[in-house]
Amino acid sequence: MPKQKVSPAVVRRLPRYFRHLEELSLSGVTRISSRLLAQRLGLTASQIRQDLNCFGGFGQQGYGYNVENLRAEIGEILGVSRGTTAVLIGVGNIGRALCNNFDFARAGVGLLAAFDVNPALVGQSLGRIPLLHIDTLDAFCAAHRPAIAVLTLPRELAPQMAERLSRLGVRGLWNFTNVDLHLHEHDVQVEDVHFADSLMTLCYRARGEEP
Amino acid sequence: MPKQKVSPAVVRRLPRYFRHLEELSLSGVTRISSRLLAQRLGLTASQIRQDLNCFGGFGQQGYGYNVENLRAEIGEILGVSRGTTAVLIGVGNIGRALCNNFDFARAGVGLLAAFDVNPALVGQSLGRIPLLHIDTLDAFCAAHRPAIAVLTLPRELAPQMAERLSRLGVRGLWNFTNVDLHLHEHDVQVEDVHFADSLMTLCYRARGEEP
DNA sequence: TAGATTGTTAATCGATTAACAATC
DNA sequence: TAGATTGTTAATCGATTAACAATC
Repeated sequence: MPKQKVSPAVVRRLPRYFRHLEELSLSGVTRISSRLLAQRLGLTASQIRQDLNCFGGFGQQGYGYNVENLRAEIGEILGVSRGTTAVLIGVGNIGRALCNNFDFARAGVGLLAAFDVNPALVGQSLGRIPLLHIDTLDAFCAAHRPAIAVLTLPRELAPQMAERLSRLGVRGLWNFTNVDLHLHEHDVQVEDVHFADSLMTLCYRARGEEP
Repeated sequence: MPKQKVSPAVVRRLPRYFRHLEELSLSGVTRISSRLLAQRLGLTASQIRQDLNCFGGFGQQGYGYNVENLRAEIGEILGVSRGTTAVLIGVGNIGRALCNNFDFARAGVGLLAAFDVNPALVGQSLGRIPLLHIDTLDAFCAAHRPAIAVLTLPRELAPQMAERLSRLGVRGLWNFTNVDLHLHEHDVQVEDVHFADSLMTLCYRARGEEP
């Protein structure tokens, strides 16, 4: 669908566009200009027009953009209604918290199952998500072909698990372990959620110029 | 301490440098060249030298960098041993999960207390972290002057709470609510952890060029 | 038509990479 | 000394901003 190569910087802004357009749509706004949208997001109007034109001319001169239409277009681009499937590996604290509390569906993702090594956990309830033993992962992936794997297992197990998942056909890894994964050989995308890194970055910036 | 203005891109890489140098140091490596470190992090040697020289010449020609020394320097820059203080606002699922499971100390942050509106929660145990009523927030901040606030409250309450915390002297907001905070007037840094945005970004990238 | 606002090209800015003299 | 590797300057690349003709 993209007219041209879409830069990483643009991709990272797409969910924010989507979110704000959802809000606008819900509050009954039917039309918006790049100038007003920019104001809302803290960007420039120029940048927004530039970004959107990676995918096509969604606006109309003299009018602006139709909010609901633009929301739907960006939703399409992000694939939120495409039903991307996922599995979760490692039902420790963070894994359990995600299963129970994070609304995967809102991001357009269906979490099919969670896996763990601990047989004691298996069968336990995690909201509506079945909890399976890790030994059944290969068969499960062969049958259901999940696109995404959520990595919430202990960090020392992450690299080999990433390898394994990649061989099982997973296309993206949502990485909550505090390691940098390098899947050079494989065509797998990695998205890191590094809490500690994020917090350290904030501390540095918040400290500012003071002694 | 920085010789020059440090770009956001560099700041974002600092925790990764720190983490890898910790690992190297633990595995007994005493010395490393920019070339080898680059290989490890998936960066270029040039970039690493460029980054480090924002802060000073930590290396030595013909030798490279002393791992333990460099680790300590970057730790100093990030302020990990500085004892940054924090409060957490909103003890829902994610707030509780952070209190119980996230190791703030590893990022050099001391979590002083958690706050909630629900009086039923107050007094409940959250690991070692006291759980206080939100009405006591102003007095607490006046007394302890936390540098950072962790925002894990419902999204609709986030903007006004951000304002309030800013007036109470907080310098950084670690924002887990799915709203974009704009504190234009205030000199407050915001670091967003937007799970849904992160996952959508991954889905887009993982989909690649396929239909 | 006149006013508004896009789509798009050109200019600027910032970040990364390459090159190399300095030096351990 | 010879080899290695930094610190730093210059060149390249990418992303943002500005400008404006096209057009609704």
